Amino acid sequence: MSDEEQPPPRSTYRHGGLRDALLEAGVEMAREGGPDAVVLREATRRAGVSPNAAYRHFADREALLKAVSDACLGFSADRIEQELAAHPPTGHDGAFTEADARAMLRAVGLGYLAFAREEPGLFRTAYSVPDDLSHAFDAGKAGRGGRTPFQLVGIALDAMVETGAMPAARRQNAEFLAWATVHGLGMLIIDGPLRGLDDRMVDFATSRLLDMVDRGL
Amino acid sequence: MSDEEQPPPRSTYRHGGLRDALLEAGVEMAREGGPDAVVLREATRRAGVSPNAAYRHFADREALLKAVSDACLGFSADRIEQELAAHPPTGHDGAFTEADARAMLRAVGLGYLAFAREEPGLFRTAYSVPDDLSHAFDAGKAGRGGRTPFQLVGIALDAMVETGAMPAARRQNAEFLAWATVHGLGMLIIDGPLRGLDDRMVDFATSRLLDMVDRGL
DNA sequence: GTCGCCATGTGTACGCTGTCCACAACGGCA
DNA sequence: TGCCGTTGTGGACAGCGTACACATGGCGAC
Repeated sequence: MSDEEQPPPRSTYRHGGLRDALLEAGVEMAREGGPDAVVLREATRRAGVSPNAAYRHFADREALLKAVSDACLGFSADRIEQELAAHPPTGHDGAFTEADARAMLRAVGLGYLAFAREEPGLFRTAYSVPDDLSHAFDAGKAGRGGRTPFQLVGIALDAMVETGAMPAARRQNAEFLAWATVHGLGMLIIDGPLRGLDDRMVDFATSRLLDMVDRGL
Repeated sequence: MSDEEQPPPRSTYRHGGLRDALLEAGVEMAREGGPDAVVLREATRRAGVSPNAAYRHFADREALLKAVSDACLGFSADRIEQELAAHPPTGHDGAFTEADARAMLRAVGLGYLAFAREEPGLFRTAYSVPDDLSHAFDAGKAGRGGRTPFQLVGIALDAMVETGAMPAARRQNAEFLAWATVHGLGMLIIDGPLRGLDDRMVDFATSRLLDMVDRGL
């Protein structure tokens, strides 16, 4: 009868949210197989639409992949914020201690690496699309908290300087060092030589890496 | 023991060195466009051979890419050895000082990052194929000096311990930390947020990163 | 209300890719 | 000498990204 059983029964003509549907399909494919698994035709198939429909919303496959990548950066930010929330400052009424700042920076690193290990496909996709600093703060790359991973590192580093955990003279561009270190370990873990190491060893390497950053920054 | 030489590039039927030709073509494509640019059919085309001929030497495209990737690791090792040679130990009759060991480790990092900047396509290809520790010493990944990048880091770290530049207790798995740090910066430079930074800034970031490793390892 | 516009979707087609199959020629070994 | 395994060829197929022409229908202007 007239009871609509199928959620997308007749995508008659207007889809309504095709762009979002394609993006979501893309994210799902990225989750399963990384950036190379993001296939334009398959995305349209999952959205129940003809292949060319995608071109009304994305210039080409690269544009779709870029959008998926940005979304992945947002997920990464979410995971970092989650880790930050799990390690709240011990101080009262918003006062930060030096230890708090160190814990914050550590939490950022832990969250970053946790994301790499929990969602390797999304992680690889997030950092597979060439980008540069001028777009490091684009809103599209932010998580639900409204901040991009790059910003989160920056915030933690600012706290380090404010509490005296790090000399101010070393603050400039310190994001690069912290980020590079953690990013590198992430890559080595998910498809570099550290692949296949058991969780305990990875945890250990993570811990030692963060120690190194703490000491050497 | 036969002197293998083919004065005319006769492509009558037997090619003679098809496997090598395909590999070389693959490396050239990787140089220009990274791992995604190594295309099996194009490789056969450059070798002047029909597409299917490749399957006599490589199981599939992935196998070709793996071979190219291994070759790239060898080039990476070459570049590191070159940097090592440019920073010879100051000590006499093979005696290493602590400063020599630090210079060695630094040279390894410099060479690694120089390779990333000079040959971004090869660099990305080298580390694009999932691998694990059990193959970190495969002869196919070694450079002309017979050592893989992983081994070179290890040698430098051993020197650090021997000369007292690093406590022996921290030696175990220190490769991972050093490698991850430098690898991460390499990735950020060639297609991460540090892309497009001028050489001076990259040099500066490199220097600070190596300082951090030196201090924090 | 009606009409027309244009954003959004469909259909068809092309060249490219990786890969499977059957077949052909060479060269070393019996 | 004749055979046979190695190495190459040719043809075919499905899947991909994407260009071009066409269809639809919701929305604002009249």
